[in-house]
Amino acid sequence: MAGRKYSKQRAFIKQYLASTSSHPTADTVYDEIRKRIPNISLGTVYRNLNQLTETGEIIKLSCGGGCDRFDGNTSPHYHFICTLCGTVMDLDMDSIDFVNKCAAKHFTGRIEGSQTYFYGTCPSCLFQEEAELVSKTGL
Amino acid sequence: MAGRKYSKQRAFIKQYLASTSSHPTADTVYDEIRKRIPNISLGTVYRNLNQLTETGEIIKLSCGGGCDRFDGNTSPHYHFICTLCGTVMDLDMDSIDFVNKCAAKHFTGRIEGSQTYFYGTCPSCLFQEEAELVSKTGL
DNA sequence: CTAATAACAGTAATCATTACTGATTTTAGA
DNA sequence: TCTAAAATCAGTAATGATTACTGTTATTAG
Repeated sequence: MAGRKYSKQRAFIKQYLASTSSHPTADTVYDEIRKRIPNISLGTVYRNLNQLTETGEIIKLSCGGGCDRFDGNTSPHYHFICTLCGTVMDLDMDSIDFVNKCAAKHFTGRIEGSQTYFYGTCPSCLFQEEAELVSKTGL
Repeated sequence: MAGRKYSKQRAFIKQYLASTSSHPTADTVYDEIRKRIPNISLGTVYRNLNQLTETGEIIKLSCGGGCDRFDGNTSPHYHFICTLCGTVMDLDMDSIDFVNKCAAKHFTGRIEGSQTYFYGTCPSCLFQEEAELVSKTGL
């Protein structure tokens, strides 16, 4: 009845997002899916990414920096964005849902949720930074 | 020496952002400034918004929804976005900076900051919602 | 099996933003 | 104050991400 046709294309996109933790952009998803479905269209990728987002099967990340990213991990978790290389990583941390209560305290509207992005230097860039420091100081 | 020339255009843009709490988009800033400087170019608005952001004189908000918004209030505060009408509002709430420590706990990179956006229904839309409910239930 | 319809590939259009150009302002220093 | 170097400008073209359109194909309820 609820006529939602599940195409091969949508299945592949969902499966790919479930298999990676790299938070790819629409363009990266496109490149990746083309390895399996060479003649898939970029429009199809966008349409399915948006539809999967609407149904809650995947998550869209609008963390600034030009284009959106997508995440197949729908369980509540937080994201870190490296300001040097742009990598998006999952963070292993406890829920900070209670910040919604802080926000609601003096607010006459209704707080339904929040999105927090953390910024800084990722482990890999941090390592590189330290290596360069060592080579400069000569130690 | 530090040759940063402060043009009339930049001054007006900064002043306008300081005078409003409406978190306008680049396009809205453009429309507003044109009332004072009719032949200003949209490119000039973007260039100055970006430069003012770089120097920390204003803040750029990337809260999803297509285009960025700008805020002349540089003191630390939080933002709420109404999922119905899209309005962006300032929230009167205490700092939740300590969430950065939560994030850093099991992370081997360096957390330098975070950005939190709150979502829900704004006071105005909430009021409208309630009014409609009343007219439907007949009370 | 088959008709209704959701989804498709391909392409054109849109929207926000950035880059380029030659002309104009601003400002540091004579 | 005058001047020249450099930042900025207006106007316009280009870019990049995303969405909309079109005629065709694939999926699924009955």
